[in-house]
Amino acid sequence: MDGEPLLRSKGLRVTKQRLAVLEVLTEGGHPEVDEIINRARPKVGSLSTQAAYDVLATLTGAGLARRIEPAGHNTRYEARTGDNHHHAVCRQCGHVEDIDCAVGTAPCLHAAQDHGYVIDEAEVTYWGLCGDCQGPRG
Amino acid sequence: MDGEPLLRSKGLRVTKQRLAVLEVLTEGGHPEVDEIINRARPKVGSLSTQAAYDVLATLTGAGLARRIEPAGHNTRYEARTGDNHHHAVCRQCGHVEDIDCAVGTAPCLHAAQDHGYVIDEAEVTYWGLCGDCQGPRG
DNA sequence: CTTTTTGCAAATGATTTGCATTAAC
DNA sequence: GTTAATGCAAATCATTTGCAAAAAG
Repeated sequence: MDGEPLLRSKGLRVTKQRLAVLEVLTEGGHPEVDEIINRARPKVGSLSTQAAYDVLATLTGAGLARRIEPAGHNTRYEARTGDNHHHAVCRQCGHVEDIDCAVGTAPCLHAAQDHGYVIDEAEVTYWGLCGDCQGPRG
Repeated sequence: MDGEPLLRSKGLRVTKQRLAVLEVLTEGGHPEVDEIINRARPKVGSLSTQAAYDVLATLTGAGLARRIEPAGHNTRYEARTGDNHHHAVCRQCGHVEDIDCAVGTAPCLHAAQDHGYVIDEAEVTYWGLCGDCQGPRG
């Protein structure tokens, strides 16, 4: 439980719910909200759906979590922030894997045109099928 | 109205609704479903929400339209398919602009690791603020 | 004439909102 | 003691589903 100093460093109050959610996220993976709730609830005893959403929004706002919304699949969250890494998403089951930046430090970070946009992030999503979904029957 | 041969070439039935939606899409931009309906309805007289969703699903399935789902914003559609181009999305208003591939033909198409995934597409989304949303007041 | 598409209504499901209670500072 | 976070219920909103009527081939 070293989430406490993390929360304090961001000026956030330390609650059981926040610690539990943070712990689930730091265990790795890219869980959906549902999964986060199911895994965090036993750690804390009581965690309402709305509290979970609130905690996730707070953590995301503080930069302690990152929200991933693969088109056509449920929202997921991850604890790995700060570095510019990308994601591989399974078209079938929606499973997400981390992918380090493809070509060095800032390959895709610069758009060919900007159309007046001020770009602050380049998000790369690799679409395909994960190992489990490549079976003979799809 | 040259959407007719397009539909026929895909083996799809030609209906007023499909022609109207196709016409809206070929006018350019990246309209939301709502906007598509509002712009297509006067062209055809009658177009229900559900018919529009059905038409869009059909067109997308046939490869005549492409679905864009920027995280946190409504689904949009575009007629430009086939080429591997990317998108700039405004964090504030959700406006989408086309961006040609950043570094040649297939720069980001190869992931550094694949984790057992069979990747078939690399989607690049540039996040930032569009010209209209950069004003002094945000 | 047969099959597909449209239109309508109702259902779905993730997420948000409002407010009283509770816990953190 | 104050302020912020939690829990509960109800609301929201884009999208989907089921079925009868209409149109396309």
